[in-house]
Amino acid sequence: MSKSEDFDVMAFLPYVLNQAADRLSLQFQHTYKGKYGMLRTEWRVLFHLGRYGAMTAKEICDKAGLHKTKVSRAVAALEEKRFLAREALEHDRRHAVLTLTHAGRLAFADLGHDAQAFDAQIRAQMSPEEARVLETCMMRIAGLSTDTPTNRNEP
Amino acid sequence: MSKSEDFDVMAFLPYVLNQAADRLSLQFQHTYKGKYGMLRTEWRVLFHLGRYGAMTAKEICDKAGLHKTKVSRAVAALEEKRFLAREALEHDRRHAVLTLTHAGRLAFADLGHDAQAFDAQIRAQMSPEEARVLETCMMRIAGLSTDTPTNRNEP
DNA sequence: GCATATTAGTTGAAAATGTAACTAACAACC
DNA sequence: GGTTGTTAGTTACATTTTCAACTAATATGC
Repeated sequence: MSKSEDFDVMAFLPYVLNQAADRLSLQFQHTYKGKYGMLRTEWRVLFHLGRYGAMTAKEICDKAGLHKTKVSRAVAALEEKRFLAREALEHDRRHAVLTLTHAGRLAFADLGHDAQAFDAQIRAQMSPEEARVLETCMMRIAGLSTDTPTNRNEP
Repeated sequence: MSKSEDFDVMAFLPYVLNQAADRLSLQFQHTYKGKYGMLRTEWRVLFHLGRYGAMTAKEICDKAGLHKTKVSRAVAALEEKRFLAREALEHDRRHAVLTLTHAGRLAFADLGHDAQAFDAQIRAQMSPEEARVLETCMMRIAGLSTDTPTNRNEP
């Protein structure tokens, strides 16, 4: 009854989580890829800049949990698309503060709107209680803090 | 208060789900990569064959939600490692039934054991109720059936 | 029986990712 | 003030993934 073989993939949390996450990513990818030809990392970087305001690449790495090479390439691509601009800091020229251009802010507003709609659509498939459990568990597993930061970075 | 900018990444389900899934995948990757030099897809294929018995590549694609090229390459790699053997079907030689070798079954038993331990460790971070909610929601989002198939494929 | 369509699976090139080594700017120590 | 260490970010290369075209076997319609 409880041999090793009885362990089911479907009950293996990393597996089901990945399946679910993959599916959602793939679905929403259509939006940012279709509309702006963006890659997933580009979309994430855009989102962070749009949502939390201007910051350096390093800060995005830490906040978004992305590797610096990924961010570096995404920033280069977004700059190419004229969605952001870099500005070297006076006192420390290793850092470059990244700011969204007007076009970047428009894209963020547009995609942010879509993201919200997409999120709502997923949440519609579950009870508020389920959504709450999901959020706290995911945050816990992902190792993210649970507090909801509001305009922490925009003075 | 409810401008578009107030939408937080942390509350964006696809985002937190991906963060959580990525983290778990990365952690468990150490096990199968370290022990057997396997890739994620190889581990999944091994798991499906070990858990559900012999089947064709196509069946693995459908069941695991993987693309055929990925499976094709994983199967080739596992064959190279002598973890599985192919056998063309008599009546339709397009299909090849994949069966784990003895070494393959050993690897599956070993990794299956580790997977179970890993799963238990994650579940220890949440209540049984939370785990239940997580499972049903993930299955729903992933579009998997919720019934628990037991030895469906092994007569 | 023969042309055409389907299906299982493979292969090759292009895109993306991960790893590691690198550059440039600053800090700190002496 | 020069050597050493650290940090932000980039680049180069290897590995993986994706996409599209391909082969081989079978099924279908005439």
